[in-house]
Amino acid sequence: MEVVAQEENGEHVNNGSELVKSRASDPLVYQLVRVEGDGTLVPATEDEVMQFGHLLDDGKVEDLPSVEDISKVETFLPASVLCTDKSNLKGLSQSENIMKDEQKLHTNLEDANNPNKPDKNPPSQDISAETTQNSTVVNTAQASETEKTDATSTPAIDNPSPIPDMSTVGSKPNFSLLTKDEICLDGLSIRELQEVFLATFGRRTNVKDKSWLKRRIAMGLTKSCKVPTSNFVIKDKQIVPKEGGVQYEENLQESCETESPQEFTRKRVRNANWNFENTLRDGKSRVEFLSPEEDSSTSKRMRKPTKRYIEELSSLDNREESMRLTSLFVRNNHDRPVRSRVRPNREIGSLGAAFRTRNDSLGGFQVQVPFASRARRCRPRKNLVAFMPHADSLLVEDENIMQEVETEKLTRTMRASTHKNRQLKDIANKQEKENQEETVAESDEVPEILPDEAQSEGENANDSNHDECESLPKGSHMRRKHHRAWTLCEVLKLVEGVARYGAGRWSEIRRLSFASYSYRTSVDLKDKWRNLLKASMAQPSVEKEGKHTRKPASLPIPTSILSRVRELAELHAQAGSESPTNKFTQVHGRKVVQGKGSGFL
DNA sequence: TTTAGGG
DNA sequence: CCCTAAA
Repeated sequence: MEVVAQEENGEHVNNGSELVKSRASDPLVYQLVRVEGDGTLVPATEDEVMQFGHLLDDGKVEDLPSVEDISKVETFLPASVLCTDKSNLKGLSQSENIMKDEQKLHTNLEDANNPNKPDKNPPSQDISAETTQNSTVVNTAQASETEKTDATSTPAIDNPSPIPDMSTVGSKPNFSLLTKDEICLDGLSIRELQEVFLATFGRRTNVKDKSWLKRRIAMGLTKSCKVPTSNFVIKDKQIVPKEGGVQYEENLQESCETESPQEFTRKRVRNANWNFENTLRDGKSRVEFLSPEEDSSTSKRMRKPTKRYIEELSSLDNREESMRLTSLFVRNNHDRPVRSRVRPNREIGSLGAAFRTRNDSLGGFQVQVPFASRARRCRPRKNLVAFMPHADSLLVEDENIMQEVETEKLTRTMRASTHKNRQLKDIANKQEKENQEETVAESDEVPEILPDEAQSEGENANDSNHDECESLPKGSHMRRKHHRAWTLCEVLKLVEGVARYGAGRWSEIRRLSFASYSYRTSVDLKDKWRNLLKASMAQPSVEKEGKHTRKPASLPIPTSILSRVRELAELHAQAGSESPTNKFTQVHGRKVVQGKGSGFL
């Protein structure tokens, strides 16, 4: 199951000039449609809505380079349009968005069934009135275009087909219009321009905007994006300036991807409409009736964002978050916000509030958005949780893992000063312990004393899965390995391994004796052995005192094991001191150990 | 990569 | 457990 919008989204957010448009139209997609396995589309759940809404937000919010484009757009669109658009994304709750989108869906459905006024699209006006916040841009733009359209109505009005495809309506193309040597669009009326348009694209349009029509026609005829608005003739598929010289539209001068306001709004409308069509499971696109498909044929199709683009976005995102969150750390003020950048949820979560928000900037406004929504909600969980016995406890972190991976490069850069990083991590660990106390407790970890169960648990645990889970955060160096208390069984295995292969041959022990405990690394074994050693040496004194002021966190290791640890240690020390440099002796000593060990237990 | 050792 | 140096 995949939300259909994701890929489309990429196309929208990519170009700065599309920014506002995507804001207006994307919520429609993302909040409404999800592709099922069989290809059908179903309304997205709120979770998905939130998920993608914030993906969108990320793209938009952090899409700094597009600011100039936005401002460019603002020069064309009424300020109110942009304002409502901005408020759209930050102001509404998701459910509100859904509701209103559904409303629009319905109204558009009606509209689709009533193709008499395709461009008029009255529902959109209604909606733009009643949903002043959501997707107002689309509707407003649409409405403004409609006004022009209505001034001179088109034949399409009488088409009863539920698919208001203008191309099927009206007269046949008059190709003679295009056979002239020199085509001058300037003197033509709207209707004539529409005729030319029909001849050019084989499809009727009811757009009444002369300059738009001229430009589109010119673009179609010349196969070029660089088309002036007026004062030109088309000669031999070339733009030839008329006397006054060519006046290129500002937007077109820079890039073909930058569109005129008309086209801009038009595309937006098309996108919105496309969404509707898909939501309706209408295989046949009705896009055309609002959007000349030449948009895609003559002008560049919006690129999907490159992988790097996405990464940069997420990096930016994370960096911004870190900046905000750094203040939450007492000691971090002058440190680099390594930790907080990657694990915002955790940090905030440990502060104890139930529902958190973070400040976000949207179009220059500071807004508060639910914090959790920025984390991925579904995808990582799907893959990881199923295999993880401690999935619940790891959930929060797993959601961040992807982000961590994405920003691993950045992280490494920041790890330049490891000491500081260490400090940060210590802080983090302390905070994490708070959480882990709960999670470990409710995890299905068998504490200490049930070797059999622990054994089976360990063996059931699939190695690769554990590795997968544990290795991800490892890469980012941000997350501690999930703490797993050593079970008695593990300790026994370790002791036995040391007895068999010798202390220090941790990798071997791990490979041969801990095959079923994949989460124990050789370093873990070494550390545990060290701890066992310590315990075995310290135990006598503790027992002598017999005064246990505190209840031990874990069940005590049976003294028999400890004493054996001690013995093994002595043997190892002997073997080591006998000839530390002689490997053969070591091997020999190991064999001795083995013999002794086997007789012991 | 593995081991040893400090934190 | 983490991290690093050294091998």
